[in-house]
Amino acid sequence: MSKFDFSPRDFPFNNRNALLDDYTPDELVGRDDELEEYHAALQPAIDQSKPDNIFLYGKTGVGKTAATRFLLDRLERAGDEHGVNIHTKIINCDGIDTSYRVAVELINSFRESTERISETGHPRSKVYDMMWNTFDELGSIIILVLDEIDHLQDDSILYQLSRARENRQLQSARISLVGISNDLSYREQLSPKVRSSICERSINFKAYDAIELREVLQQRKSIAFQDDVLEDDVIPLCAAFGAQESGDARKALDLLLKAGDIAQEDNNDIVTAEHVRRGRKLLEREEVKRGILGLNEQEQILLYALTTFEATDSTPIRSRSLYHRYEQLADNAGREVLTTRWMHDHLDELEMLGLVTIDKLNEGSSGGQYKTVALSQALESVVSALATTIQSIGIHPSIEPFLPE
DNA sequence: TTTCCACAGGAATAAAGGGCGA
DNA sequence: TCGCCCTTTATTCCTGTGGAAA
Repeated sequence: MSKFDFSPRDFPFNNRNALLDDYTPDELVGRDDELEEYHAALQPAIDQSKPDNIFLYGKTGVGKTAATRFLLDRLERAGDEHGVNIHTKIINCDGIDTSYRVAVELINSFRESTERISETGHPRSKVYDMMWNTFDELGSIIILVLDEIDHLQDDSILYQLSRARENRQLQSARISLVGISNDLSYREQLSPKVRSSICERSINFKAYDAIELREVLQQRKSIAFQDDVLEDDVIPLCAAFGAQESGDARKALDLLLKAGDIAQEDNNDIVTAEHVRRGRKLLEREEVKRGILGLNEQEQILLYALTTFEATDSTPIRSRSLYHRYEQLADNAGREVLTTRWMHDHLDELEMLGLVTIDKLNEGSSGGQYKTVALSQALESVVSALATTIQSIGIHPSIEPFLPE
């Protein structure tokens, strides 16, 4: 048998899927208060009445989406049992971030594949009309969940959906909106008319503490792993790392999964704390790499310009100097040189991805206000992830010692 | 207290690309 | 085919910012 043939591996997992993002367990651990409040808010649906619009908020990985999937699944099943027609739809606004796109996505998600419409080309008013018709054809209680609602660039769709009955757009369907956000200040950014509609009920999901994270991990461990394959300190260690990441259960579960994967690749009988530590480093590196590979070429050149300063210990560097280096690199590579305005916007994006740190300084009348930028990830990791870009635009002398062998 | 500096960043606009329907 | 209506991305213009210096 060749080493490249595939055969099922029976260690250490029982059901690896139980640690993946889209898995919904039979019980949600450590979220009793939130579930109780959320359940009460959705209850009117089963009584054939429209639930209030709900706004869920809390940090990443605290169970907002999991709780939503968990309760909507039960609500739909209860609807089937009691003969109540309830439709639900979850849309992630990361990627579907305009009112227009959300409307198109809603239309297409409730239509047969042959009746779907294209993503561009229609007047907005026509898209809304199609959406109301689609909802009225369903003629029931429709619960629409907009996950990562803070990614929406405009709130037109929120206003339209929350006021659809009042504005006589809908005859038979009744819509409840559930907005989910990690951004605690998002509500304040909404226009007052939208805020009052969409935040009829707000539910705060608090961060998991280390004890709650242990319970979550224990529950998934019993499904995902075979008996007695985890060393005693694996779960506490994953929970401690998850608690450090502001109580993020997703991170803790990813770490447990990674530790299991490493043990499997190493053909070890037991998953150990060492596997967890190695997994953590790998996950961090993968996250940096994913972030960088998701950038376009211009952003990668900008980031590369910053690494050339980092390589000579010249950071934090003023944005003006960074722009000059970017200009030089892009020009040498025969690429279009974009403006400083573009750079400012995209530096913010790099900061959001955790790749750079930006500080604002002010030297008053002798120097004015300006930004300084520094790399916030290990230089070698960033250079390694930028390898293709570096190859295509040429190596700057300052980073040569940091190129991977 | 006022002025000054050097951007930072919001708003409006342009350009390019793509689908629809007459 | 062409005009319309969207999208995304970048540019231009211009006001705002806030600490140091006068």
